[in-house]
Amino acid sequence: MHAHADTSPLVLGALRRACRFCSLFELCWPMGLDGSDLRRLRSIVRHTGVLPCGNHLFRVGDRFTAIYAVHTGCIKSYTLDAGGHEFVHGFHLRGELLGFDAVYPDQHCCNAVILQPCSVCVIPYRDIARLSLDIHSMHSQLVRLMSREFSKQLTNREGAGATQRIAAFLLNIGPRLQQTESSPGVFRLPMSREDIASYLSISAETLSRLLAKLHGMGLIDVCRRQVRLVDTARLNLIAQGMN
Amino acid sequence: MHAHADTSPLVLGALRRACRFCSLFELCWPMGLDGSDLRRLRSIVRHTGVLPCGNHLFRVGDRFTAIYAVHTGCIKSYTLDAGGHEFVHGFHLRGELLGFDAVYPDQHCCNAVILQPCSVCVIPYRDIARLSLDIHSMHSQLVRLMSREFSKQLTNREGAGATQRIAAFLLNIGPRLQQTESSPGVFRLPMSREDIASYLSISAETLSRLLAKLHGMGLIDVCRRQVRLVDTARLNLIAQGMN
DNA sequence: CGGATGCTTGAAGCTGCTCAAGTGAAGTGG
DNA sequence: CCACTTCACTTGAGCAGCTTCAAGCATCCG
Repeated sequence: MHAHADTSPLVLGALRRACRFCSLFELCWPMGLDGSDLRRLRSIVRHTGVLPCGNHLFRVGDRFTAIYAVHTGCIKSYTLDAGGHEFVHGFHLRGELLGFDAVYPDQHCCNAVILQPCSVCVIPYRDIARLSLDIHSMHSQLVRLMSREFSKQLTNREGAGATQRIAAFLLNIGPRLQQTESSPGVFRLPMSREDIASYLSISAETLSRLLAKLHGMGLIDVCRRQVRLVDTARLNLIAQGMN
Repeated sequence: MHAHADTSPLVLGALRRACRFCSLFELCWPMGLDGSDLRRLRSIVRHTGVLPCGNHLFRVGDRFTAIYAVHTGCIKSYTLDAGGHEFVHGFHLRGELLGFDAVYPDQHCCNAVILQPCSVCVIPYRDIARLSLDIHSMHSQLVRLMSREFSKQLTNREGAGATQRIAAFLLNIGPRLQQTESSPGVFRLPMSREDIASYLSISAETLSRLLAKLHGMGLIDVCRRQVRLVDTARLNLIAQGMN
């Protein structure tokens, strides 16, 4: 679980590989860290083992201690309203960050539950804040990453119609889920219809119907959670409201 | 327009007063700046004169150069979709910040137009980034302010029904607009129905109708842009979906 | 095999939208 | 100072999209 103090070139190379597909790669690597700085960064990051579905990474009210980077699996962030109704904020996949919601109030304002067996990198915030005092470029990089995470959230929710939002969702999550390069546009959704519907602020029934409609139009293939994007060009037009 | 190099106690006192009702106050004052640091901060902030309605503070694509703090007046941030339809992101009032949208892509991704004659403080980002390298507490404060701005955006858009969102909007913007302490719950909206409707993702007609409904229920008084919150308790219930 | 869960499909109803007309307030020019 | 225009807002009627309730299927798991 804990990173070793080992700093041989071989191990540094292994870390580099491990971070390649990770958002943190942008934080820790390309800004010209030398061996010494990299060692310091490495000493604060912790890798978890595989966490099973249903576990929570954090819950509303938990003290803010760390930023998380998803290494494998899928995490859903959500809140419950006064009536106990679930409201899905987003899905976090391989290479994506979460936990920034807690920076301001110093405690988490959403829950994070594991949808698919998951391993994550844990970056204690105190440590990274301290480190970024020394390594100036890491500071600005941290700010930029935060900003990017939030702007992602904002680009959502825009579109008017339900069909439009569904198309945008599929186009957005497709590439993020794609594991194999061989068959483009084919992926398996890690979340339920209920979750997707909540995320898009529509009912699960409407989602089901409109997926069927998109299939009928020859734009996608859907069987349960298995999806194939057939006509991404037309799907893009719909996602942009051109229909 | 430019701040003077004057650093007499009298002028420092004046600055303190000027920033008292400003979000930047949190950034620049309470973290224990001494006279020297305060002078440095002051040297980078610029105060504009009064800017007339219809002027843009920045537009989509403008290079990211500064964070803005509204001193007086009202600024609307919005984007235009592919069809030229306006989409209002938010309203920025006295003491509130804007411009953080541009941190990540290094260029603004929304427009900011003045709705009511406006004076703003301009904080060049390069300068504040440089300054926060020396003054550590300013760094973390900057991150926290950014985080708070973004989390504000997220708490919006939640509620399901239109009435619910309108109630939440009124309760949110009321205190922010309130100028006089004498008559609580009374304020004058600086933006058109069209703007509010776009912000809440409903039509202007529906907004008009539901404001009339809330008036009929004895919860608010509305005449054009003049608003009075009559029963904030019940309004709160509606805003939370309890109806 | 039987139950549970998740997904699909159908029918009826409601919310909010669009189109359209009407009203009131503020500004313009004679 | 008053008719005229203009703009912002209101109000009405009909319609479309989405939701809700309810039943039917398929898939997974014991």
